[in-house]
Amino acid sequence: MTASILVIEDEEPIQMLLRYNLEAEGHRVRVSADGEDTMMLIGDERPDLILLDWMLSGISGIEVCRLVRARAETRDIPIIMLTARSEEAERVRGLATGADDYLIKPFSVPELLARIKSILRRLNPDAVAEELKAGDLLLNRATKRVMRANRDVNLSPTEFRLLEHLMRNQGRVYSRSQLLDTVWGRDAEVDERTVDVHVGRLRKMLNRGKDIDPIRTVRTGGYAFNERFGS
Amino acid sequence: MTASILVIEDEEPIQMLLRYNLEAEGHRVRVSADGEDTMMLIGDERPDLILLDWMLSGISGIEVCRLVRARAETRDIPIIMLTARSEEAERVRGLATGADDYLIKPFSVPELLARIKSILRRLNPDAVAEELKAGDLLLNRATKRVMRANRDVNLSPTEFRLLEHLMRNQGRVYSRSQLLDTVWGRDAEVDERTVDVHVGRLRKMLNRGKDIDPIRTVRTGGYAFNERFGS
DNA sequence: TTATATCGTCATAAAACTGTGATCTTGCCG
DNA sequence: CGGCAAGATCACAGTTTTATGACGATATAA
Repeated sequence: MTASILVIEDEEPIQMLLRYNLEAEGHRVRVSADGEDTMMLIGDERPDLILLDWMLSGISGIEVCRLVRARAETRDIPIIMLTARSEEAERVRGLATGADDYLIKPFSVPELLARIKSILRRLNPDAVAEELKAGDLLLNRATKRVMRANRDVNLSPTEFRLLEHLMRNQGRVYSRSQLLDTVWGRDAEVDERTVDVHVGRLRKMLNRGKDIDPIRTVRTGGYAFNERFGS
Repeated sequence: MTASILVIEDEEPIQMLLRYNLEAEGHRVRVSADGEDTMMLIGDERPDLILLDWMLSGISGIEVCRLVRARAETRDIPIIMLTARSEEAERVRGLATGADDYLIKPFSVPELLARIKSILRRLNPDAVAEELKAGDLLLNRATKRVMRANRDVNLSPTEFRLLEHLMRNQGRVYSRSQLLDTVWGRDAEVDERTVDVHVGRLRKMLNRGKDIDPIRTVRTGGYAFNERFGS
């Protein structure tokens, strides 16, 4: 299970702790220190889950929560809040504001990982679903097979990961640099044009002949899986 | 009789008790502590039977039961629930939700083993079947023999276990490290490349000459038994 | 003990995949 | 319509991954 997680936390040691453990678990982590950048980071790339420290120096946790919940595109991102023991009362308010779960500091890391797993499973089934479907396209993670209209589609590893990522986030547009981050890996030093080539190869394999193209090019924007594909 | 059994139980002493006795009986045991990992473990390798403690800390037993019954691939895995004497009412609900049998804690181990045997025989004859079949391939667990198109195939112990594991989970792709875990054992300190060599040997024995290869290589992914083999 | 089988590792060959630059095509602006 | 910028496509060389054969070590059977 691999997810994109946004950590909003101003204490650096805890930032490190979280980043280290979440990355070890295979998640992708971005950290925002003061809640100010938060909305920008979210707009930049929609995270699958937000870990939110309740006591921030600048903007308050409750405020972040409200902002996230206010926008339609981010409304259903699950939020786990981290609170100090003394903030018991706050916690209740937090849940009322829309957090999905909470942990009391100091928290146990395995406990945190378990909660994350559970929440992702519950709210973001695509993240763990064995099969991703769209129209006549079917991607199976367990067998690593892709079929289009009951015909086998043989993809290379990179093409498979690329398609998986796009199908998991249907409709969302990803810039070339975002795709390099998620599909190739944070430290990939690869030219952005390479993404074009792989999208091209993926398309060729997917659309043998005259089928409708499920991948949408957004000029200057990037690529997306066409959410209207198959309807 | 050898089956893959998933134990969902949060009390460690009972975990140990179950693991020890079931493994002594020849079964392969995996333990999930809190019910959270359960669905993932099931996806990882379909168990032949689930032993489910009714009182779990996180997700409730009834919930696990429902989840298992909700998915088509897992719907017919038999479930035995473990309840405390006082949970009479729960028991009824459990059976209503789809458990196949129950035991009251504290239970006698021979009794448990007997129930397991009986249930597996009754509900899942395939799981304990002496034979695994696919196309012209036939693997007999009792005699440890493998035949291909009525021809004897002489496999080494490791090759046999490898083939058994892959055939039991047809279609699913296993990474080299997963295969080392399940086929070689959790603590095997063996190079991942060794898996290649054994797959190669297995293939050579299986495909004498020009037969179709039942094992599928998935680049960067691992190996799988080709679920289309024989059709 | 000797003979036989199995196992893990290494070296090398073969195959598949990847990134890049050149070139062609398309869309968009005035 | 012309010109430019962005995207699509192609061929190719380098790299990564897998397949295979050989060997010594260890275990098993006779």
